[in-house]
Amino acid sequence: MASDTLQVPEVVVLRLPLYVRALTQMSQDGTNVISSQQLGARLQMTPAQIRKDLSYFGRFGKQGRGYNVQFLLSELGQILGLNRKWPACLVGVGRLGRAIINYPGFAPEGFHIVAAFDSDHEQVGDTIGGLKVMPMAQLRNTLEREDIAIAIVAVPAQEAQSVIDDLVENDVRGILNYAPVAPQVPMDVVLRNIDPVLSLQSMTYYLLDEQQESGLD
Amino acid sequence: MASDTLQVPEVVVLRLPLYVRALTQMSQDGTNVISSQQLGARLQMTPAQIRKDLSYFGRFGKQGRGYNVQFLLSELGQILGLNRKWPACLVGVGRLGRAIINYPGFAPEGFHIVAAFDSDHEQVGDTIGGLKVMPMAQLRNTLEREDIAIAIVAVPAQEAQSVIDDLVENDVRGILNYAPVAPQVPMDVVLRNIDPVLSLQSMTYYLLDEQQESGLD
DNA sequence: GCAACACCGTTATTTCTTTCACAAGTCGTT
DNA sequence: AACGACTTGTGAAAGAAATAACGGTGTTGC
Repeated sequence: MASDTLQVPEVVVLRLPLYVRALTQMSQDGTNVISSQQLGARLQMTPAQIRKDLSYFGRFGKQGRGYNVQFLLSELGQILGLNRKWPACLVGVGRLGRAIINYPGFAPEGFHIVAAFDSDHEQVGDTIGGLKVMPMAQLRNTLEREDIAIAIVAVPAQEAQSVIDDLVENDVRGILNYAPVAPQVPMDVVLRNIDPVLSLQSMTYYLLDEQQESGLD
Repeated sequence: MASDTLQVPEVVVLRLPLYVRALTQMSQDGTNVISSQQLGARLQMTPAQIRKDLSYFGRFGKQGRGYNVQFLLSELGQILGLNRKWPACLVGVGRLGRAIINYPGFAPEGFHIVAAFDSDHEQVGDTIGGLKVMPMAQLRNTLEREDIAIAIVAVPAQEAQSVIDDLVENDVRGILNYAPVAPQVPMDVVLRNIDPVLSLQSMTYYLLDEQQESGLD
């Protein structure tokens, strides 16, 4: 049952954090029990999908009643590994990197940026948000010493792939990439891209419609 | 053929900007022609998928030869509406909002932040990145005057939904939401969420595996 | 100019996701 | 203790998406 892990569809894993967030809020609102129906209404999805998703991991509900919010939260936290701290490093301390270091949303969720690197020697030695910026050469030592599995990449597009290669070389296992590129990584490295421009560029497709209707062709 | 628009699967639309980006780079590298094979290799997808995706919009390639990079770029730009300027407004000028205003990646792609709002009266009147921060009350006037269809939301989680309701009320048609919530919007409003924490939380699921194998239970 | 090859566009097939539908279990009420 | 109102977990059905397969067309080298 624990080794079923790899056959859970990725779409399902991507939705779990959504459940966690909604449940967390319900928990804070004092809700003790919730049905797939209610949760679905909150997240705009069908109750069936929620039940199916959860069923990949076990049986967490009670027929006729629903899910105990606390219990489900703790189970999902277990499944996703949210019940522990995840030290992470940041590469690239330009404008974006600095904003990321100072972003207060990571730490409460267990993601702590404990080291910062930059390939630009101008930046090395600076202290940002309490972190001393280190040269890339110190990557290996630091990752090992601090037990860092996650790297956040905030370097210019041209440098991203080589920085990521470097990280992979040094056994980073997950990468959150802010650079506007689609980097290549080995299959055993988990890559997540944050790319607002891509989001906007697909958004505009839908914004066009109505305008064209009233003017073109 | 122009009214087929609505039956293009959303996944396909989401991939088009990826193609645009890869093609742009190839164009800069001096490549004139590219096959679905090559493009697929570059983006880690099958050639078939690329051809299929493009076929929703027309016939852009040449048998035996491939796609003319310039031509395909311009066609995709047309389809996505990237060949025009998209004025946008920002709501929320806290740390995150300020970082967004100063992010240099939007403008080159045609997304210009031309107005900034904040509900906190402390912030109103400040000038950030050349923009004077306005109160929410000026939303309606400004959106109309500047012909703004896109809003970027960078307010605290608790305020996000009400700010977004406000924006929708004022006929914003696309929203790029940075707040860590899953807001509800009417079907005719396009919503894109940027949420690095969710990305990390789904990432950790895959990072757990190997560690558990060598130690737990 | 012809043979050998390359590649697109599209139809067919397979795989992946979502939704449906229902047996089985829970709870509160009478 | 029995009924009715709910809700889960799941196998089966439907729907969507990705991949494979291939006819047809253009290209290249000789």
